[in-house]
Amino acid sequence: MSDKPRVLIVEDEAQIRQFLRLALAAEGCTVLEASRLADGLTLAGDGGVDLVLLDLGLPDGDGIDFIRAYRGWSDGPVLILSARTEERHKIDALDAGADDYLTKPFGIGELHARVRALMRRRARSGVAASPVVEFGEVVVDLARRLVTRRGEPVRLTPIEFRLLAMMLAHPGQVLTQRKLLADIWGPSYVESSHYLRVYVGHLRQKLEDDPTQPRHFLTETGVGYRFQPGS
Amino acid sequence: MSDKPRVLIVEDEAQIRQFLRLALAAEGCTVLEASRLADGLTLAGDGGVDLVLLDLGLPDGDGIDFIRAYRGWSDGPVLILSARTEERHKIDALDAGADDYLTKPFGIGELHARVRALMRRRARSGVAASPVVEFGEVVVDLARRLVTRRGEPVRLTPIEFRLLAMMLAHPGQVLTQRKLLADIWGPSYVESSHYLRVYVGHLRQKLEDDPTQPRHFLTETGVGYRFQPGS
DNA sequence: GGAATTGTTTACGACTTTTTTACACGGAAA
DNA sequence: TTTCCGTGTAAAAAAGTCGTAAACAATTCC
Repeated sequence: MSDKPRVLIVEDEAQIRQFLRLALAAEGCTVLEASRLADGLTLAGDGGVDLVLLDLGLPDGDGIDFIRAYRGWSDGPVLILSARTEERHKIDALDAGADDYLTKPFGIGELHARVRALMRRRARSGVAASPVVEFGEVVVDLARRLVTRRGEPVRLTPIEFRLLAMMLAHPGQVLTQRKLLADIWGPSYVESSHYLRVYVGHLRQKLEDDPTQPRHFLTETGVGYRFQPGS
Repeated sequence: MSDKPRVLIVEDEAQIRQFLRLALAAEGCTVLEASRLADGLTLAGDGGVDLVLLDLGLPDGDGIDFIRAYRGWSDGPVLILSARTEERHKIDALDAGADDYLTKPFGIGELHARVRALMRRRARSGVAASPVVEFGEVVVDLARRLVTRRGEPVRLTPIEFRLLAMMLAHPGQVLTQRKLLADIWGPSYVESSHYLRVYVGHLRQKLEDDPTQPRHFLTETGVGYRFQPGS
């Protein structure tokens, strides 16, 4: 099934990006690119990304925040590329959820080998298990970014889909408003809880049988929201 | 379930071995050691090894062969430690099945972080079951923020839940009114013992079989309240 | 450039939670 | 018995939170 692995490159310098693109294309990967963290999150949120190559030294924000946000809805491998050699940076990035940390300058051969190692592990750890989640009359294929209800396809906007993916990744658990806002909109939106009301409303409108009486996207007043699988 | 991860160190220099042993013990790992590849394979073959730290430069054989052999029966993570910095070696080791490659000399902090990253990935394979507290006909999953009584979910407000969590955290102990008030409402509310009567009342109403004859949320007149687990 | 889609913001009614008020109960001491 | 005091319920008022629709801005797509 997983023919061509899809790799997302988040890197601001066009030159390095091209270098990486060519290197990965030679490995037989499909390459997605972003020059800013926000774009990277959006692309990653669109689904179907098997590996993220992330430059930590981006101008528009902290790469650590990217890792944390991404980890909010995905377990996919993340490989850090950075010019920073200090141990502190490596430790912080790895502990935030990165899988490997490569210091610039690096050999293209080593990059290839480390990418292969990560992909191999991904392939082994049951990605084949179940990329499809079902609840009620809804079927969600997170990898293909496909949502259907009673067999009919459902259109979701990027933000709606990310919110859905994040809730589906934590079934039965309460996700606090802070967590959702920080991982979907960014750490500076932690106070803007009205976004959640609007977008949870959208999800209920599109996916619940009776949006007035939600059975899967439940409100925990004063705390956050809970995704209830089943039936 | 997997309390202490078991780590196998394959390294010939006793000094480095000790260094690694101490470093990993500090992380809360159980450490196995081997100074030759053959011994390492035997130990790994005995099972129960969650992570292998392997020095490539051993005198009694090629570490690459070790990896290949190990991969013959195990998918467990392998972290290479080596003095060799040439790219060729890294590529060969990674392609043979290693998951990470760290060049000596390395910082102990980075080693820790990379070990944690590998262990994290291993831990994710299994389904995380959160710890639950039970009493009477009530089951409380603090992590999921889920409370059920006779299988039926019970709705708790934020304050009710905090009060419950606090009492459950100190089973059998008397929690003074001052302590409860200070921790839940804030230090300036230590005199307002009235709140407690109202909210303990709510908990009894929602969780006790007979709210008039509480069996789990007991009053210690003049002092505070006590949570009585069991039955 | 214009149309369609998406994201952001605002406003307001409905609902939930918290706080406050009121009063009844019961044991201990006078 | 009466008078306290700390306690337990109920129900109100107040404060806060949530859901929805709709307008506006930004973006994307043709």
